[in-house]
Order: sequence, then structure tokens, then C-alpha cells
Amino acid sequence: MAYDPKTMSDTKLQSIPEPARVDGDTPALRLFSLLEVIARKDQFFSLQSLVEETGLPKPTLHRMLQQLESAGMLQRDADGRFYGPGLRLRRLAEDLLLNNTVHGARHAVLRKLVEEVGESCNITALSGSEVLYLDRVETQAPLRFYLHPGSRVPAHCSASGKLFLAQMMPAQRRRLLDQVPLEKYTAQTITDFDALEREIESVKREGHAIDNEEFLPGLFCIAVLVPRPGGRSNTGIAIQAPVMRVSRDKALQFLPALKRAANAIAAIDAAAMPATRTAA
Amino acid sequence: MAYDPKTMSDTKLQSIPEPARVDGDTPALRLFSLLEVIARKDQFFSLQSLVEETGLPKPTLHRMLQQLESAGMLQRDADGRFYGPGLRLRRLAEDLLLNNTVHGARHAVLRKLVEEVGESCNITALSGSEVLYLDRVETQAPLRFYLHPGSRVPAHCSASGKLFLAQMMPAQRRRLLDQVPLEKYTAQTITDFDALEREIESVKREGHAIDNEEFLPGLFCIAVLVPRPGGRSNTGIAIQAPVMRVSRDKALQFLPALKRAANAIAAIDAAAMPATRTAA
DNA sequence: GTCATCGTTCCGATATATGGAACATGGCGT
DNA sequence: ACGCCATGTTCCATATATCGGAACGATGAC
Repeated sequence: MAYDPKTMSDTKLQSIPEPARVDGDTPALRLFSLLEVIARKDQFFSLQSLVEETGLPKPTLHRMLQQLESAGMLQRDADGRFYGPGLRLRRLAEDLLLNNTVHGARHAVLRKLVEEVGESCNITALSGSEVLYLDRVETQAPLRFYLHPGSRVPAHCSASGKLFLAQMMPAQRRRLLDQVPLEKYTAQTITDFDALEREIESVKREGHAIDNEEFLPGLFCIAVLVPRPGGRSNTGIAIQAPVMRVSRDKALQFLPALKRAANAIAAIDAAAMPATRTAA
Repeated sequence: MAYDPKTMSDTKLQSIPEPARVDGDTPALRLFSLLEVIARKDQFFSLQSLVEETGLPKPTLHRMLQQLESAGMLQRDADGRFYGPGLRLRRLAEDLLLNNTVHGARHAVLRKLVEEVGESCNITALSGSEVLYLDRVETQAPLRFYLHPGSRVPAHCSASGKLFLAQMMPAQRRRLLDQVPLEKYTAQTITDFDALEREIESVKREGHAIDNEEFLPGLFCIAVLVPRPGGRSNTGIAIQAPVMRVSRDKALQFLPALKRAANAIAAIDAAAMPATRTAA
């Protein structure tokens, strides 16, 4: 609140005023995108200010705001000059956060794990051909990698990614890897398909995967899958640390704690699943 | 939260299984409406279960979910059978609640007022021709009226409503009241236009308004406007109490506290407004 | 193997979004 | 009072997205 570059940029000299992309493949998604811009504001705003911020044509923006207002997602100030979030939008946000027991519980597990091992940890999922960070808790240690939830990394050079690959049928894995060739990020990155297959065999045997500076120099990572009874898992959990602090041996000592956390998350997810079949 | 008839009706005996309306005038609003249904869930759900819950055609729902998923608002379980809220939706919700300093601060003022006077209070706004409860804090007293934020009441028989009417030009007021004739809710409801005009004269003189069982039998209410420098106010603040506890005399004793609260809210709102004019 | 259930795709009719241009409003300076 | 500018609003021909019945596909139960 004290220092917001966006607000500051009203003194537009010749600086680029941050286009604040509002886009999407479909009108509805553009609306969401607009809401995201709005959600980040802590002040009311005028139509014109949004026009300048987003670059959208005025009539378009006018229609969008009107639509959101008539739906109760936004509210206008008394004289109709300024918009702010509306009752309905707030309630939607509250409902989401209140009922989202899954995320809260997962996060708690992650925090506990970080406390136990003293290194940053994250929960991951396979999205397309990339690994997506669903959640992350940072260690307190001063030396650390700063990566945030929502980041994406290639599957072939991350511990979680190898786990996801390892549970696929060979043909399926081949198809996926053919789309995005094995890019080399560091000296250690496995870029040869056969070498990767061998690595994956080892992952299958061990039940866990390791990334030894294969994506970022100096970053060591160990991961296991969150088990899913009777099916492939789409959730992994990983510990990430600077090689300076965590050798392979030390990482292996973390395994029991890591597996305990994975099981805890499996239990949470199971509880959030609809009963297999309710009497109709 | 303790007793909500809507939630209670889940015990479906032979009851109608709550169609869970998903509608809106425009496709985008239908999507929001769908999100609201989803936001209230604390479990993952399948396409089919939503079809049964909402009554929407399957392909339509399929497309909607797909759209939301590809935008990152929803996530699918590993085997693609169950949906839940996605990363992006959570972040949107968090941003909204985090940045909404206005609502939080307003709520705090309201809570303090309730503590001072010992009766339920609410913040109101004029929306169309009705008064909308923006926020409300209930008293602890066992005997009380249960009304919730989001409710709407007619302007002519509520204290806040009379305040909003009082600041309009006579012609504007006439136009508004002609749309929705003065409906009689109780024996005390003012249904005569001239009588209402006289009442409004008195409201102007006094600077506050009273509802003496004009909307609900047994409900007494006193309200003032949240002042807005140089313009009409669209925000009111009111104390509501059972006549058994609060006579007109007692209500007048609350006035100083009420006005203090109104000023506090005015200060908060002023801070949330964009600077009147930044050098362009 | 057969059936039932749920997810997915197709596609023409229909409804909606789009944004340039023009119009309306209101505050400000002269 | 008057015109001027910034901002909000409306129009409307065109481009685009949605709608949902029907048919198809995948999965699992028996």
C-alpha cells in the first residue's frame, strides 16, 4: 500500500504504463481476466483509468463493467463514476476460501514438512507436458531458491516430472516427449531419450525421483508421488534445496518424512472425493 | 451461520433437490453463476453430478467446465473425472479479500458500533429503488431480528431509504416512487405520498431518519447517512432493535455513537477513492 | 460379451460480443 | 454565459461464440 509502482506511474513520463493484459479466447475469459486486474486494486477506479491500464476500447470496457455491475459483481459509487468490487464477488471469494478445505489442509501438511526437513517444499501436478507448482512453502534459511506457485518446469528435468513420466505407458511417454524435445538447461540435464528411459527405470524401482542440478545449477531436488489407490497419481510432493546444504545422502534421509507427507495428502484428497457411488 | 434454513434442507426426504439455479442474461454471467455453485462445494464433483444438480444440458455444462479448466479456474483430478477449484480461482479470491481494505475496515467500525449500543446494525446502500444491506453485525441479545446482508427492503418504509429519498430532488423522488407504489407492510407504513413528503421534510431537518415499525412489526430503526463531501451519499448506517428494548427516546441517545460511526466510515471511503485529479 | 453410464464431439441455428463513430454530460476556464 | 475538453454512453453492422439434440466413445459392472 505504501509503494505501488502502478499507482506511481500516473506521473507518466515516457515510461511504458504496464499494459495489464486482459485477454482470453472467449468473451467470458476476458471478463475473468478483467476481474483479476480489478481484484488486485485496493482503490476504486473509473472507466477511463481502466481504459488506460488495459488498452481495451472504451465501449467494450464500458459494456463489460456494466455487465459485471448488473450482476452484482461490481458496485458503483453514488455518482456512478467509480467502480469497486461488489457484494456478490466478495461472497464468491469468501465461499471459495471457506470451503476449500483441501487446499488449506494440503498447505498445512506442506508447512509441517518444511519444518521437519528445514528446506523448501512444493506440491506439483502434471499439466500438459509440464510440471505445475500447485503450492509451495519456503524454508527460513537465508540461502534459498525463490520459486513460486504457478510456475511451470519441463517434465524431463524435474524430479516430479520423472515420476509422472514413470507411471505412463512407454508409448504414451514417447508421444508426450516427442511434442517437446528434451531441452538442455544445465550440464546435467538428460537430453538423450534412451538415457532418460534408463533414468525412469531407476525411478520406478526406487519409488522416488531425484533432480541433481538438471534444471537449475545448484538446485537439488527429491520427490515422491502422492499415492492414489487404483490409478495414476497426478500429484507429487518434493523437497528442493541448494546442493551446498543437501547432498544425495542427506536427501535420502528426508525420504521417510517425505513419504509421510505424501500419505497425509493422499488421505486429505480421498476425503474430498465424492463417495464412489451414492444410492440414487 | 448456526441456523440457515437453506442449508438445512439438504435432508432431502421427498423434497425437491434444490435446482441450484444457474442463470444470467448472458453466457458470461451464467459462468459466474456456475462458479458460485462450485464455490459452495467442499468436495470435488463430476460433470454428471452437476448436470443433476443444475439441470443444464450435458454438452453445455461440459463446454463450460472445459472453458473454466483451460483458463485455470478449475482443475481436474488425475483421471479427468472430477473437478475442483483451480489455482487461478483461488488466487483471484485471495486477491479480492486481501485488497479489499474497504470492506474489512467498514466491518470493524460496524462491529464497534454494535458493541457500543448493544443492538444489531447495518450498512446500507440505495440500489435501484430499494435499500440494499451491504453489511450487518448482529447483537448478542437473545431477542433479535435475523436479517442478512444482501437483503433488500423498499425505500419508503425504512430509515435508510427515507434518508436516500430526502437528498433527492423532489422530481427525481417522485419518479422513483411512481415506479414502485407505496406498498403497505404494517399498520404504520406510510402509504400516502403527501404524508411521506412531510416525513421527508422532517428527516431533512433532523439529519436522521426513523422507522417505527413501518416495515416489520416490532422493529424500530434509526439511521444516518455516511457523509460525502460535495455530493449525495449512497451509504447509510442504521441501528435496528426490537421496540421492546428500544423506544424512540433510547434510540435518540444512540445518535452520537451512530454519527461517530458514520464519520469513521466516511474517512475510510475517502481513503479508498482515487486522488481527485493527478497531473496528466 | 452385453449392457449401462458417463464423458466427448458434431454442427447448424441462434444469441452475443465487438469496437469505430457519434452523441451526451458535466466540470472548468475565460 | 459560453465553448472546450475529458469522460461516460449509445448505436449498429459485422464477427464471433454459444446452444443443445443427437450420435459417438470409453469405461466398468455383471
